[in-house]
Amino acid sequence: MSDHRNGLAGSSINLSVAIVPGLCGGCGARHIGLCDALADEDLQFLASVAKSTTVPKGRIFVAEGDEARHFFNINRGTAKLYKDLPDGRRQITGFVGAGDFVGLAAADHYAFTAEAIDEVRLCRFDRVELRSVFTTFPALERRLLDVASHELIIAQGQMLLLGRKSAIERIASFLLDWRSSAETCPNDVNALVLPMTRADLGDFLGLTIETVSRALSALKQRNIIAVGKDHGIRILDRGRLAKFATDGS
Amino acid sequence: MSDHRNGLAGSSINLSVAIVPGLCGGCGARHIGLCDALADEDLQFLASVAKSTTVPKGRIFVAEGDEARHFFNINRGTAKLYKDLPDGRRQITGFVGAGDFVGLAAADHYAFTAEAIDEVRLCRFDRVELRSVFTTFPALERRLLDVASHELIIAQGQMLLLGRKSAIERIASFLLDWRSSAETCPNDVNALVLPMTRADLGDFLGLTIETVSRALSALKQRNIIAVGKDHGIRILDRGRLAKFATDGS
DNA sequence: CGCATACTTGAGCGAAATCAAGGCCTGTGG
DNA sequence: CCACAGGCCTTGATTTCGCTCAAGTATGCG
Repeated sequence: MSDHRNGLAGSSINLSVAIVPGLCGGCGARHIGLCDALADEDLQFLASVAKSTTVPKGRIFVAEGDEARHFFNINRGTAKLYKDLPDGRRQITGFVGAGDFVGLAAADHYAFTAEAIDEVRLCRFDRVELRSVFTTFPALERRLLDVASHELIIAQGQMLLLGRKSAIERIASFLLDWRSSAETCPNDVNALVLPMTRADLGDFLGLTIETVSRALSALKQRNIIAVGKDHGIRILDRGRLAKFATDGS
Repeated sequence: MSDHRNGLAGSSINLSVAIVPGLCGGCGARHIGLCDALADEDLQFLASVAKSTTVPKGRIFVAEGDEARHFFNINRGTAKLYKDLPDGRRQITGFVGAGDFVGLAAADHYAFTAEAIDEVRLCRFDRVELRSVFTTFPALERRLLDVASHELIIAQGQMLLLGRKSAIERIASFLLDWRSSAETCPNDVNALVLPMTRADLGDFLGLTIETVSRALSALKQRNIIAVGKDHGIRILDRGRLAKFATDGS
């Protein structure tokens, strides 16, 4: 794993930009890159078919309904994936960060929209080209199947949250699931950076911004979390937070 | 494994039972079997590593948290997949029928429980064995990745439903999504057979049984659907039902 | 400084949950 | 045969959690 990463030192600049290993090798399931599955030579080849891009904050880089030509691997920053109803209601189906893939949940056309929450650096693959790469590097396909399986597990957990949990349970569950921001403080699992707005949080958890705000305030008042002004949240009592995530108290 | 019991002659018989092609080749995305991806010889080999079983109504054949040793392909009947909270609340993440797979959303341990709604005939694979089969038949892995992608799309749609739709919108959406029962009347897309109870429906749609019942009654009263006593429902006005699925009226 | 955006907090309302009662089957046993 | 029990479902009455509407605060930016 780390061998692969070290091996990148000698290869092209494009590679290190294009194919991000999980920033925290052992820290969380969401930090899944392509590196783990491939040897150095394979990575170099893969990098040659990828195109690295920067997406500014707020920019939509995948639109629901568009022909699904590309497949992405996030390098830096955070994006939100969502589906909209005609009247404006929105459901964010997930947030993706460094190492995550965008485009697995697509048939001929994208079934979701992807929008950058902050500046996003990503790597773009041609889906058809990627398919042909599979035959050369079966390990890559294996990897993607594993990633897809993992995303299905996450999705099922989110269904449980959306279908059956109360507002405070949803907030608590989210805070527990949200990876500690690798960029700022990888070692302190209790320091969270939430790059998204309250509106995004509500659209992800099936709540309104007011309810999100109230639930956070409730947890703050009980000294379970501390809320900073800079999108930062600190978990003060993980045990009680975990209790809120399922019991609701 | 089943090699000894079935032998060569049996394998072709076993095949038709074990590996179900989509019952309606062109009719719906949920009728995805393994056949489409493989040639006859490959299927015969695959059948030799599979074990066909009958699961009685109400029997749990996958338990959340158990070590994920097997992978299933449903042959006949319907099963529900769900997650529970400690206090008894339940979220059904999906119903699976003929041609569907069970076990994609699993890491080392199953992340869900699977229970037969009626008598289920299924085909069981050893996950480790299946992995080794991938190297021999890459098309199979390709197939599973496609299936997983498709399930992710479905899952995201369900998140939108659970997070943002009203009760009547959920019911209407469900009725439109529910495949026409292939076993009874493959040609009449408006005749639905719902093998599950109202409680299951509620657990799938994030509602109580009372709300499910009321929503169905509301649609019945407007002559949009007809509700039979034998788990049968007929869609009378698909256009208005579709309007209810998004607009709520 | 004014204005915009993001967030918080309060008051009242409403959709769905909860509580409660009754109807309709099917199976079982007298 | 009827009587009765237990699912399963429907319908009504009441409650509640989260939504809507509204006001106010904080922050940032031209």
